[in-house]
Amino acid sequence: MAAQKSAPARVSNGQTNGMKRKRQDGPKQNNPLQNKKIKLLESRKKLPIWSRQQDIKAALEKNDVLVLSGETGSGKSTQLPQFLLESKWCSKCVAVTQPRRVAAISLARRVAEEMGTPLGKSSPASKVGYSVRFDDSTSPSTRIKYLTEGMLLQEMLRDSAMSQYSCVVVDEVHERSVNVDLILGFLKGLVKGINKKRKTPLKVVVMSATADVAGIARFFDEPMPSDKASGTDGDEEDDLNEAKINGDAPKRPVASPKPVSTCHVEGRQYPVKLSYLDRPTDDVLQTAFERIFKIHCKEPMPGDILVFLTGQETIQSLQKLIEEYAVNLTADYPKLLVLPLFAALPQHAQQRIFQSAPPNTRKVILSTNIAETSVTVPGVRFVVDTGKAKIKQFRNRLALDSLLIKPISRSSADQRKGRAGREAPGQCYRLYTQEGYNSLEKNATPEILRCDLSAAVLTMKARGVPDPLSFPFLTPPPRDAMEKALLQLLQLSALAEDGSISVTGKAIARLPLTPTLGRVILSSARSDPPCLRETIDIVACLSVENIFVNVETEETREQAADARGQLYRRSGDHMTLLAAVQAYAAENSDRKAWAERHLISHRAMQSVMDVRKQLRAQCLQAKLLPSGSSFSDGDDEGVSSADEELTERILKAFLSGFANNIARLCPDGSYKTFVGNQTVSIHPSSVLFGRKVEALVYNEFVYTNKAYARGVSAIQLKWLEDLFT
DNA sequence: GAGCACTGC
Repeated sequence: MAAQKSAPARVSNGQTNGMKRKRQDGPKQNNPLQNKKIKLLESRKKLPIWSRQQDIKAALEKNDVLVLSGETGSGKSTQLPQFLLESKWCSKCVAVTQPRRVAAISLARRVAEEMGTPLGKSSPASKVGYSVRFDDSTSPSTRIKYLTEGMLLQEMLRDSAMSQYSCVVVDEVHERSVNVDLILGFLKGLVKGINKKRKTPLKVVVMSATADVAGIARFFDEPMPSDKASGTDGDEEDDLNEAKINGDAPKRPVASPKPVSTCHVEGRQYPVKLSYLDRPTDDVLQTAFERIFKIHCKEPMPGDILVFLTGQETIQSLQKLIEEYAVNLTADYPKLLVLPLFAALPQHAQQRIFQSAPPNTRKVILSTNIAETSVTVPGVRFVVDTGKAKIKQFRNRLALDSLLIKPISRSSADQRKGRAGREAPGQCYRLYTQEGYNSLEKNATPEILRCDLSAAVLTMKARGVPDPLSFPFLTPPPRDAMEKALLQLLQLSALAEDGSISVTGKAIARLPLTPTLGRVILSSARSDPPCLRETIDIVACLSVENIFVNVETEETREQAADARGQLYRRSGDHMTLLAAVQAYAAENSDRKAWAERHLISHRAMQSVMDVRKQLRAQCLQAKLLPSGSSFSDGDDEGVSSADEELTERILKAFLSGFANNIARLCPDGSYKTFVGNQTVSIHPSSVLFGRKVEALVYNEFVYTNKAYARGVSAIQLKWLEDLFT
């Protein structure tokens, strides 16, 4: 397995192995696409899912919904969509959703090869395409379309009946992203006939590695929450397993058809030996350190070690420990190469995990959760699992995100273990006890129970769900969290007093932003005079990863301060980001070199420019600019940095979305939030760090070691009077 | 004095 360099994002989780049958369409023996297809067919036939082809087709002939569980290596993501194309009911397109962009792109590439068709928009004859943000590669002849969950939700804004699809395949459901939960709820409504616009039934396949198949099947089987009150449908959960397709033909009463089939496909994994600690450790880093050297000194080469840790800080301190000790290893042992892996690491450093180590060297990859799902590290035969991860949890009473170290779930632990058996039999060392494992939660808390629901609720409203409180959730969020989100949308004027979506709300829902940032965009267009262009630049920065690269040493810190000094603005982070975007955009010769000189992430800046372009196009389309005006590429140097009036206009636009994110300076020198009167500190990454100003607006309120405001600017209290009158 | 992982016509 190798790195996919195609996508603008991180690394790949590409599926390999896979192939397909089928006659050749043409007699051309020298067609390279056809030759490749024939070659790939042999490996496809060896996939565990291959032999289940007829079962799967039969299940969907009979029922509208199939829930399929299949572990790593079963071939489900590549093969199942191809199986469906041959079914009579499948006259239109098959959509396959993925949580990540790289996965959508690499799966589409693979399946196009297997089918012997060109990829996406490269040819009008292409049968396989993909659609991810900033990159739509489909053609009118596309029959299988891999797309991110977010893209499918966006498509549903225009066409809630999903009339271009015969089937929607929802993959990786066990990851339980918010988007997947929303998609499942909408699909349930469609399957239950809520949307009458469809002429033919929509087929739905839900695929998952580990998730509770019976639970998801039951979800589709149960009546809609709104039907429950009226009792229009019976509840016959107990009969569910009758519809299993790997046994006898499903018996089902004619009067109340069971719409759900289930199916399990084995994975293809090498065995992984497990070991636990006898007693819990109180110093997990020390224990990991010892384990790594035991493996290294005892186990034969080859075989790299993958260690799961919680964050950048622990990764770097363990790296230091290992490197210091490894110097003393005698020449009898292979060398050790320590490679950190976390999302904030620059791309070139991440790519090092894909390069083979020098001769007689063992790689030790120290990774966050990124290696659990998003990145497949090749060559790993040993996994060391600390059993912990950092989890973000939204506390809606305080409107505060906490990022805390928590025990992982059993399914996460099993996923981590599986990383040792991708290429050969392996071994997994859990740095906790067997009892510890047994006491873990079975599954991780779904994101929908841990996040700010305002975006999800707005999405529902914009797609015609009148009452989000009765939306069919796989796991319904607490009522007070839903109500808080409704209130927040009301404050943003995204909802009218009666709870219906407003014109403003509809406009916000179309923007690829959180509702608060969307509201800011609209306000900036309406301010007098408008400051939309500048606000887009700032919002684009706030919606991507940090553009300023982290500096670790005293030296680089000073270097960073020097390099970035000319970009810093006294008013705070918002205007500083604007200065950075404008300076970057005005740089016409070598933007990459400019970014490096200023210790700014070029990758992040490229995303900013993509988002900016997208937002500009959408604002033009939504006619947010006065008629006759437009954006042009040459207008980036326009803003004078000392323009206090402009600063005020921009920050007031931000206050319209962030009225709850204000803190004021107290006599004791601390900042307290307006809402909730919580003590909050300016995050050390802010240009306002260490400064005292009368009041602040902040982009994010995050609890890590203490409560921090991130993305901070100084405001005047008197601005608030204008704002709320 | 500090940054789990993703995503958006």
